[in-house]
Amino acid sequence: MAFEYEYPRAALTVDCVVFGIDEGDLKLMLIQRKLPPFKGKWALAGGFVRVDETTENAALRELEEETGLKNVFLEQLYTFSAIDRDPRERVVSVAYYALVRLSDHEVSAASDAQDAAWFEIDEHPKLAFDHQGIVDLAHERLKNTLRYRPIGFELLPERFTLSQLQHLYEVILDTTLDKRNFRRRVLKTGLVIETGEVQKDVAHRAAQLFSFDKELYQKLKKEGFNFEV
Amino acid sequence: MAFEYEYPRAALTVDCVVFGIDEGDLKLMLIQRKLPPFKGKWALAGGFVRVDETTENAALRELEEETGLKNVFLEQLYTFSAIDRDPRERVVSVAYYALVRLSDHEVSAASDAQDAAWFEIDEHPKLAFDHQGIVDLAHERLKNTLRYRPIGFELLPERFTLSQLQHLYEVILDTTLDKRNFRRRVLKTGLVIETGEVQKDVAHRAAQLFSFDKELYQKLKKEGFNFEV
DNA sequence: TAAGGATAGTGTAGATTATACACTGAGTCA
DNA sequence: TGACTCAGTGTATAATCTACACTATCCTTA
Repeated sequence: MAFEYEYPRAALTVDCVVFGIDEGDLKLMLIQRKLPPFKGKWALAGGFVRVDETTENAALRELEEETGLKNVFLEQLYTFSAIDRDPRERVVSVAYYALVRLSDHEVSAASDAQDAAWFEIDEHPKLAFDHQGIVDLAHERLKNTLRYRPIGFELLPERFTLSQLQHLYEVILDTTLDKRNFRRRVLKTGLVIETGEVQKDVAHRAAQLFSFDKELYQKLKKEGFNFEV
Repeated sequence: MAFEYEYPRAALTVDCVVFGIDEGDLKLMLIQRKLPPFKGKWALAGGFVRVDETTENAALRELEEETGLKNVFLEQLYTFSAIDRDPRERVVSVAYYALVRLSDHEVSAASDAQDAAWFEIDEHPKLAFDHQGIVDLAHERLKNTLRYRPIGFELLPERFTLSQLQHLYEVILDTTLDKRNFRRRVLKTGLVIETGEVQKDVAHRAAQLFSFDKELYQKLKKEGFNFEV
């Protein structure tokens, strides 16, 4: 069944704000555009949505095509629809954001992108389109989400030290935290478990390695994370 | 400048979940569809986005056309893109939600809608398309937002009693609250101010009427509402 | 006009949680 | 072996949350 008359169609795209953590530093994945407009400029990974895929699938597909990133957990951020946000014609874009461990994700430019690379969150080239606004909103959302949910765990290596976790929080929230209070609160959630192992090859006292209780995480997720870290 | 080749175009719509408060009861605005598909069924107000308007403007326009509601504060909820969510063809929809005072908003069916009316939030007809899912998500979002921000004030008459405000919170959160603790917390925010007036024509002791400090609200809004009510 | 019904309005004690704060321990390296 | 680096730990105070029950005021109606 088709429409009785033709409605206007919008060009629909997706954009992906991918945050990465590298030893506790917050990075941002960008691609260099191979085609006009903004050819050669850095931008968010993304592209057009096909008629036989959801926006989320489009985001996953574009992310893999342009950066090589796979199996990324994407969360929908916002839909941008300013009339002149694309110089070519009217383009509406659904933005997603994601958090990945940098160590798990080597990146490789492909297809539509000349290059793909990680940048420091506060020190990256000027972005094409309205992408800076999208990044800012994603960063805000990330901060707010971190305050209410234990998302930090998804960003660290399988085994991590509590100092690494704290550093992660400090970087994302752009603040400093009290070490004792932080540890107390984190341990109280029960989401981190001692592995009995310690760091190796560090030039100081080796810290204990913890891992993340994924089962408990899933359980708490269902209940809506009614606590803070 | 046009695209070098034709990208697929998606039919893009908006849907509006409008919550209303009537003496502290939470209602939902629905329209009865005049056209197929789902002709005669109840659904969210909404419709197609034109190429010369943002999704937000489309939502405002459709809301006014279909229900007569004007000057509503809409907040973007989520973009739905399941492939078969519309039986006609691929339609992506950007959903918005809003909160209005029922007393301010008489509704009137118009144009695309046969009828428009308020329903109890937990007692409304089966909805067309995937609209029930949209309503559920909006209700969840509403609850979460209420926990972190003083949105309740926008929903009551200019002058309201603290019991009305509490009732509102209880209805939205679907819980009961302790009267003394609630009052203490609300007053501590400084967002409600005594008007010196009291209720009239009530069959019991008249309650004091409060109003809402809009200036302070704007100020706190800029700072990100780092408190709870 | 007195009694009853309805909602308004108020305080406190105890438990829990948040915050501020500084030193010792263990390992590496020169 | 001394210096450096980060790991790891406890407590006291303040702030906040929670649970809880009675009196006050106004209207209604018998």
